[in-house]
This record gives sequence, structure tokens and C-alpha cells, in this order.
Amino acid sequence: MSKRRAYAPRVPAEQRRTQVLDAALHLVVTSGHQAVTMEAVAEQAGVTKPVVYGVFASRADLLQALLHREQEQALAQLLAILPARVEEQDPSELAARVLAEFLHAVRQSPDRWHCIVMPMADMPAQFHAARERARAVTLARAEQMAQGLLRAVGAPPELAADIVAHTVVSLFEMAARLVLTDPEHFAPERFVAAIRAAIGLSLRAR
Amino acid sequence: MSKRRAYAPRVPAEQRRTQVLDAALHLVVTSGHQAVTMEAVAEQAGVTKPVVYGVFASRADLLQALLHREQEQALAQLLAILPARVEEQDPSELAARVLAEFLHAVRQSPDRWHCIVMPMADMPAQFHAARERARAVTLARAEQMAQGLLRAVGAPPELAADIVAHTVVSLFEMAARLVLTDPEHFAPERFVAAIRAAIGLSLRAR
DNA sequence: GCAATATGCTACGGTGGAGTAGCTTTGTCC
DNA sequence: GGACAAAGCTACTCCACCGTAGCATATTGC
Repeated sequence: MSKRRAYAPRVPAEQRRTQVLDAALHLVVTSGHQAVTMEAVAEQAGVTKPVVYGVFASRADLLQALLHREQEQALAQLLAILPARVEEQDPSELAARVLAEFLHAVRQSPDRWHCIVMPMADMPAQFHAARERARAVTLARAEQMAQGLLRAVGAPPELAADIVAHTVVSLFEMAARLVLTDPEHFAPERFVAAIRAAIGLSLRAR
Repeated sequence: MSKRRAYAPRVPAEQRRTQVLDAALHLVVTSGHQAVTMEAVAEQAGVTKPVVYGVFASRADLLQALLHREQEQALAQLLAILPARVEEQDPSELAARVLAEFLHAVRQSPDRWHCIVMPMADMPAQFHAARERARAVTLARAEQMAQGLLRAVGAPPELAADIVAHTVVSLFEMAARLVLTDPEHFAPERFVAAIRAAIGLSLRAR
């Protein structure tokens, strides 16, 4: 009978919860979902598996809580960036500014945004569904803003608000992915300058 | 001892391989990777599990062969669409035409393109890696074409070929996803008209 | 029709990881 | 210091699904 391991120090429930979530986040981001076994999370957190089960009823609960936490905080970051009104703003400067701030937020919290925008192997269906739901919320907001802007500049009818919203959200996600995966090569400034130039060109032709 | 099931008819090895791959494709697309157990594939194909193992050494082999088949055929579709030369072409008409043909190909083979562009839950790491590799090939081609086109129109330096290539590939994937998921609302013609209008505007400003 | 062969099926072994019962330790209060 | 409760640990059960050995059947050629 080998020596029994020393007990992990007791900490308040909320602190333990955070610790377990942080451990899971680290594993998701560095090794993917398949590596997030309850054993691995426990080890990463410096406790045993039943302690993890004392916080979350199941693996699915843990992963759901993790994504929920990250999405809540990402949404807060995003809402702090988006302007309340868009109609009186120059579209190219607005897009450039929002993209710059967005990519700054991404770089501030890479693990969080990794969970939200990166394609990932072994992603559980629940995690995937929650990502899609959050994306839909972002899209709705983007479509609202696009309607105001497109009307204000008198854009041609082919540039419908829903397609423009999808386009903008897809391009922001693309930029975030590239900034997360290859920050040396894809500096945020490059995307900001490119979007300013592209929209600027379109406006000059009106 | 219950009645032994009737044997599935013997078919040539190549036909059995195709049958098993088609069964797996159907399951991936309708129910996701997690539903692709060897038992489920066997049932979908109308044979028992050892028959599936007679074709593919393991589950991983099966999934890899499936994606490989779909990617080969998708690449063939894509290469048939892309023009050999781009410099003498009108960029907005070129983009519109290529996008139209691409979305037509997507609609011709929805299951194949579902495997290639849709975000999917439970995607095995190997499958995910193969998707990324194929995407990198497409990106390299797109960057090559972007270089020729941007030089020909004298685009501003902010619109760098690598960023434009990522943008175009991301937008094509976005359009494919929307056409696959909501074909009523997102008719290919809408994307084609939008890209023609957007690039057309930029060119008129030069 | 019979024999040989290739291919199909049943029943099974093995295992990684989800989840938990019961014992042990720690921290707090008196 | 002792009692008690909460929280931590060890050892274990369970099972879905991967993978396969050995038997059964279907097909073909003589």
C-alpha cells in the first residue's frame, strides 16, 4: 500500500470552480477536446477526479460551463466595442476601428477567443451548438448595424444587409483566427488597413 | 439460438468499398462523426461489422479514406472551375463567375461539400488536420491568382495578396455553408450579384 | 453434384474513461 | 484537545465501442 497523496488544500467552492474551469480551458486550447478527460482536468487542477465531480455533475456540464463562461466574457468584450449608433459614421473608419478593437480584445484573451472562433477537432455536439447560438446573436446585431449603414450610404440593392452581415462576421472571424494562429505574419494592423482601403474604395465610387 | 441472418450478397471488393464509404458519408452528414461507429456504418451498409473491417483496418482508416475521396473529387470540381489565366479578365466578372460555378458544384454534391466546409461536432483530429491541409492548398492557389489580379488592376498596397486570398476563400466557404444550410433564403444568385457589385464598386473608384 | 475458396456472420475479449461508494483527512468550533 | 462536518482520496464498477477468432455460407469451376 503506497503512501496516500496529501490532500489538496481546501478552498472556497467558487474558487475551486474557477480553478477547474481554468484547468479545462488550458487543456482544450493546448490539446483539444479529446484531451479533456475528467482525469486530465483533475490532474491539471491538482486534485482528484471526485473533486471535479463535486463541482460539475458530468463532463458535459463542465464543458458547457466552460464555454458559457468564455462566451459571456467575450460578449461583454464585444458589446463594449460596438457603437450604439452607426448612421452618422464613416463606414470605412467605423469598420476599421471596430476591427482594430476586436482584434485587440482577441489578443488580450487568446484562450477565450480560441474557444469561440477556432475550428477544433473532437468538439462535443453541445459545445458546437452553443457556439452556433452565440454566433447567431452576433449575426443579428451585425445585420442591424449593416441595415443602418447601407441605408445611410445608399448602397446598391445587391449588397443586402443579411449578406453583408454574414460577410463582416466571417471576415472578423477569419482575422481573429489568423491573428491567433500566426500573429507574427498577420499583425492586426494589416487587416485594419485592408478593410479601411476596401470599404473606402467602394464609397469613393458612389 | 435465433435464426442466423441472411448473408449480404457478395459484391466485388471495389463496390463494397464504395458502399461502405457511402454509408459512412451519409452518417457523418446526417448525424455527425460521433454517430459513425463501425456498427452503425455496417448497419447502414447492410452488412456486419467484420465486413467493414475487411475493407478498412480501423475506424480511423475509414474516416480518412472517406475524407480523402471527398476531397479528391471536390478538388477536381474546383480545378475545373478555376481559370488558367486571370490577368486579362475583369475581376468582378471573374469573381462572380467562379463563385457561381463553385456554388453550383456545392449544390451538385452537398454531402461532399458538407464534409469539407461545414463546422462539425466530434470531428476526429485526423479529419480536422486533413481539412486544414486541403484548405492550405486552396489558399495557395487563391493567393497566386490574387497576386496576378491585384497587380493587373493596380490595387492599393493595403490589399495584400495573402489577405485577399484568405478573404476570398473565407467568403466562398461562407457562401457554401449558407447555401448548404438554408438554400431557400440564400440562393447562389444573391452571393454572385453581391460579389459582382462589391468588386465592381472598388474598380470604378480607381 | 462435389470440393475448394472467398467472403459473410456470431459471439466474444479488451479497454479507456465516465462516474461513484466508502474511507480518510482537514479545518473549525467549543 | 476532542467532536463533528465538510471536503478530499482510493479503489472500484460499468459500458459503449473498438477490434477479432472461428464458424457458416455462397459462389465457382470441374
